[in-house]
Amino acid sequence: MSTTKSAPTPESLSKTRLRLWLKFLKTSGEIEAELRRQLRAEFNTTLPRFDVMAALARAPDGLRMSDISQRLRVSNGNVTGIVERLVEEGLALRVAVQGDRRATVARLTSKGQEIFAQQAHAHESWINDLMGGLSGDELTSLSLRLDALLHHLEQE
Amino acid sequence: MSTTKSAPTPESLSKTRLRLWLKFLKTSGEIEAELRRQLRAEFNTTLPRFDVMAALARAPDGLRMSDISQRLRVSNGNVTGIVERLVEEGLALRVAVQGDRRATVARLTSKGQEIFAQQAHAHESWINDLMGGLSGDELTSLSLRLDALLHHLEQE
DNA sequence: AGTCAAACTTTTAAGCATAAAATATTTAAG
DNA sequence: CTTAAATATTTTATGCTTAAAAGTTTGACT
Repeated sequence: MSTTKSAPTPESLSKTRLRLWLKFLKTSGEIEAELRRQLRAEFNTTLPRFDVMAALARAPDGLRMSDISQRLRVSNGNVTGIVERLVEEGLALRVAVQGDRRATVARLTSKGQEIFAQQAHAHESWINDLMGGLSGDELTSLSLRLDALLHHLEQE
Repeated sequence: MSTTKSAPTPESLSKTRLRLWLKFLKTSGEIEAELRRQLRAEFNTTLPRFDVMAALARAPDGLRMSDISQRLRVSNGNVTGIVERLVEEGLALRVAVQGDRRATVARLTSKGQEIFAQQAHAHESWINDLMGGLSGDELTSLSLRLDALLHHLEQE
């Protein structure tokens, strides 16, 4: 008798994909939840605020509100509120744009820069711990699978 | 000269893990966003409502509010609102619990059962499409990496 | 019975998220 | 030069999310 496996049926493949998606979601959800907990516990901040600060940290001259929303892929109105809170906390400023009075640029304050540097360092360290279950080769393997998924998602 | 690679430094491994996490997050985010779009477009509903209905569909006699929040790992107050909207839409009912007037059980109506069956079928099909970038072997490979991550996350 | 802690749920306050409407400004067309 | 369209942002309405407070009800122990 041959050792060749019969091909999986489309039905079982579909169920396998469903189970895998649920596992995928569980994994990303747990890592993300832990990052949120740490940001709250160590810096009394949130993931959305961290994400906006990360975008601003890469742009020393600041970003327009619409640039932030494009980079983070969130709505314009959403960014308004998050930047508002960063400004209240003294981490960011709004600056008028010369020559276009419709636009506003948000920039980190020097306090914002300092605090973000600490957060970014801690963030990398937390992720290093959380993803510590994978060796270098396993990281590569996982990365390739994600590339395949992302590539397929772009095909639409 | 030997072809042996030198071991990656801890620093580069940390950066690799960070990049991988960002890719991981991008992948799950894009899949989830597409599922939300489809639920809205095809059934005018949301992922939280779908998740609650999925929990109720597995429990023909209904679930207590606290059971739902435990299974979905969301807060109690959160479930209150979601069930409220399901009831308004005629998809679920609240039933008093005999012998404990503190508790309430939520159950799907027959309309809720019918609609959920359609949604669940479509949901599996969307995921089958979205994850179509992976073959059977790749699914297995990805699953193993997720197991390693989840196992490591539990070690804390 | 009376009291008090535990259990179950809802309410409240704050933040994040979207889509759609409203506001203000700029640019282009006539 | 005026008007219309396009652009940039904020506001509004709605929903999801949490933690913490508040409201009942239950159960156990005097």
